[in-house]
Amino acid sequence: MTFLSDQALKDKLNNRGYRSTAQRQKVLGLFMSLPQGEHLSAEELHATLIKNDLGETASVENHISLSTVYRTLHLMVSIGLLRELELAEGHKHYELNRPLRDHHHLVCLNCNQTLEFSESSIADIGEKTAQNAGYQVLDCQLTLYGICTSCTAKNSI
Amino acid sequence: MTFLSDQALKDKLNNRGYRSTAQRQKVLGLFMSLPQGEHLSAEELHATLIKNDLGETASVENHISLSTVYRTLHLMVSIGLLRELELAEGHKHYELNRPLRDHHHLVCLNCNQTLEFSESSIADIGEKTAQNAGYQVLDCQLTLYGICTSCTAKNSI
DNA sequence: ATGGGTGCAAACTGTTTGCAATCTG
DNA sequence: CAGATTGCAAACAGTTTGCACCCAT
Repeated sequence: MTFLSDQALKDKLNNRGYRSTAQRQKVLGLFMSLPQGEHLSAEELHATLIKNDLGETASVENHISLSTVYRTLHLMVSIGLLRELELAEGHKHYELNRPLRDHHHLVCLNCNQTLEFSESSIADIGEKTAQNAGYQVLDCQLTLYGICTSCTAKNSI
Repeated sequence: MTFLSDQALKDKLNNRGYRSTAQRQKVLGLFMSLPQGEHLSAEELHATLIKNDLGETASVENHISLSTVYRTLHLMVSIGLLRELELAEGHKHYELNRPLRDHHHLVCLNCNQTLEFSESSIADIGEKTAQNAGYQVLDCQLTLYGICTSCTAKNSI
């Protein structure tokens, strides 16, 4: 899933007893318009949505609330539309859960710099493992934690 | 590292300009006494430490504060003694960072059940990737998110 | 028309921080 | 001794929740 029409989203939601709403469409739409590899926190998402709305309609009324943002993120993660990333401290980040999940992260524990890398073999391992356990996989993440070159050099820590 | 004496811990800390304290020894000691695969949140760790102290000395004074627990956990993660797990919502969990990092997690997004599994090939992939990026790896985690058998059956969500 | 979804504001939870006192090297 | 570390309590940030209203089905 790299592109999903509003109608397709609606079907996906309705099939599970959920409803399609303007807010949910906007959230997914924004994620779909994001460049590959870009991820947002709940608050960044919220801020962006509001900014967009202001641009389009000059109305101050088109707000989506932060609570709804959180509720929507959870919903979409549980349906497999989004993936939740736990990178550096605190802020969780979200991104589209693309079909080929060969997109993982390398995080510096000292400065929080985050690098992305791909490794197609991981998805297979994940799929196989989950199958053995009877799980239906929605996401598969390999995260490496360490100290980056410049932090090692700076001998900080 | 499956066992580390107080002296070894002290050296490890001193080498980096940190100091060895009773609190740090207790924290690491507790993790070393934990059965393989067991992990604790900061608050569980804190509660356990206090309970242990009470048992041993009947003194109510042997408390380690929650702040210190947090500070110690961060320190030990950054040194590579512990690994931080982000499993279900909120609570982060910690466990000893054993040399063979072939110990990963499978989490149900619905009921939060967590399964562990090993897959030795992952560590190699991680090591190789980190090396390319010039990182010094401290931890390597593959986490699979999905829906477990019983949740799928219950058709909840 | 039903019951799922939303917004708001208030409540929470886990985590962090300033500071004075205390210990380690 | 100097400087790292601690405990305490207060502050925070991000996230969740109750409730009344609204809207998709």
